[in-house]
Amino acid sequence: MNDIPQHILAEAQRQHDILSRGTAEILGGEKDGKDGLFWKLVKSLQNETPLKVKFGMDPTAPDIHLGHTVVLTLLRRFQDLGHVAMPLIGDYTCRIGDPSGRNKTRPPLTGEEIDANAKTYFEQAFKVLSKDEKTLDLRYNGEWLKELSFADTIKLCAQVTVARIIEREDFTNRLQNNVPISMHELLYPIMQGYDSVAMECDIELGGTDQTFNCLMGRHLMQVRQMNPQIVITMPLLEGTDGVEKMSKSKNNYIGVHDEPNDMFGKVMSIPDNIMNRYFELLTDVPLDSLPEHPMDAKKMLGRIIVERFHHTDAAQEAQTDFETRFSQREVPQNLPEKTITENLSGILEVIVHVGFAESNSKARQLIKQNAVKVDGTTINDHTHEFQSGQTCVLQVGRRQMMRLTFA
RNA sequence: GGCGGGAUACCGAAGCGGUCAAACGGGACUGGCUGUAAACCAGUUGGCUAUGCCUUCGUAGGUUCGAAUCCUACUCCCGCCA
Repeated sequence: MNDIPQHILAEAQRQHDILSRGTAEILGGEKDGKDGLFWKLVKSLQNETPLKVKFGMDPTAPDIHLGHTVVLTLLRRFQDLGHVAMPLIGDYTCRIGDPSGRNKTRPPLTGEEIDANAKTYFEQAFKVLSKDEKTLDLRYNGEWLKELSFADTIKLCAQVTVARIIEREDFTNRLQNNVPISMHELLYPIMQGYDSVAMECDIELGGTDQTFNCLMGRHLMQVRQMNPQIVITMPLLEGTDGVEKMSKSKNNYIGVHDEPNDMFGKVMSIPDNIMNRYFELLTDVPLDSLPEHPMDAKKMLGRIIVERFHHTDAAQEAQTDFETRFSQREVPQNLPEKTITENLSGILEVIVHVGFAESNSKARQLIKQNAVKVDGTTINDHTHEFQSGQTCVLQVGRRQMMRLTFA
């Protein structure tokens, strides 16, 4: 450590501070009381060569949510410091079906599905990542995996022991619970590890659920006497319920596709106690500079997130909409408008027609529950009729509002 | 290949001949309260031209005055043994 110039150590430490924000674990390469990331940065500065940072993405589910963007956010931080982001599309691996579904074997996807998924995935991922060519090197693992012969594959397998593979928590559980594991699933971590060999990357990023797979890459690099990658894992983000991990099936997610108002509202609905985590993992705002009042902080968080996935104006509009709608309980500007040309006048049919309820029965229930208002007046009568030529604001609950004109 | 267990509404799970549109929990929705689409409290949660009527308990038949509940066949899941 003594023969390294002071300014390099200082710069490495500065970058390290930025990059280690919110990380779960930094694995491998620890030395002299400093972690592997620090030493990778020192090496990079000494050689004046940017670090190559791998992040594997599976185009199995095309729609990504904020949970997925946690790692992307870290990757972006690397880009902002001049390092090279190497997003890797597992086009080859997901043709095979991977085991990360915890207990179920995933069905393999067709070529077209993968291409379509990858495309939408990119559109969404690049709302976080920079497209600057100097800091981006996008790869597909079919590039090298399809070149492997069966003999190559066998040799590769010889470099990993069975004990090592099945120590992975997921496999252990499945063995214990008599859930079937197919041979090909055992190869999955090896393939993913081989990606790191082929890409010669310095660092691999992943969620904590990917720790095992990422470390396999490090192992295979070590076997080949390569300079092995270090692994940085990010925690899995809690969903809007504040308890479970964010996931589509739990319906506690904020999708990067969500409309501005929706996105802002969902952010406002997260419990206060996980707000700091959102700031830490999704933004670069220093945690000691947050507004004191939790509501102000949450609004700030909402703006930052809406801004990232939409634009600045949308963020402000979403906030204003939220404030009129929920804080002041008033009807906001910019309501969606609709003209009813069909021959409808009964309130039940109209509510169903505009999509505020699934059936007349549901609409009837909503009226009974005082959820329906016309021009701010609660409607208690389910036989209420609209007049033709009438224009009015129809509210169902606090979220669904529309300006209607009857032809 | 042999032997057992199971399939119930959005999900999990009771029910095992009538009082079942189907307990209970979760979720979702609505209302109250609130800085909040948080928490908490209360209500709703198959459909309809609605104090009644129609459809639903894996699929198709059958027994019965009457079936989610009994019988038969089929489909699919799961466990144990080989």
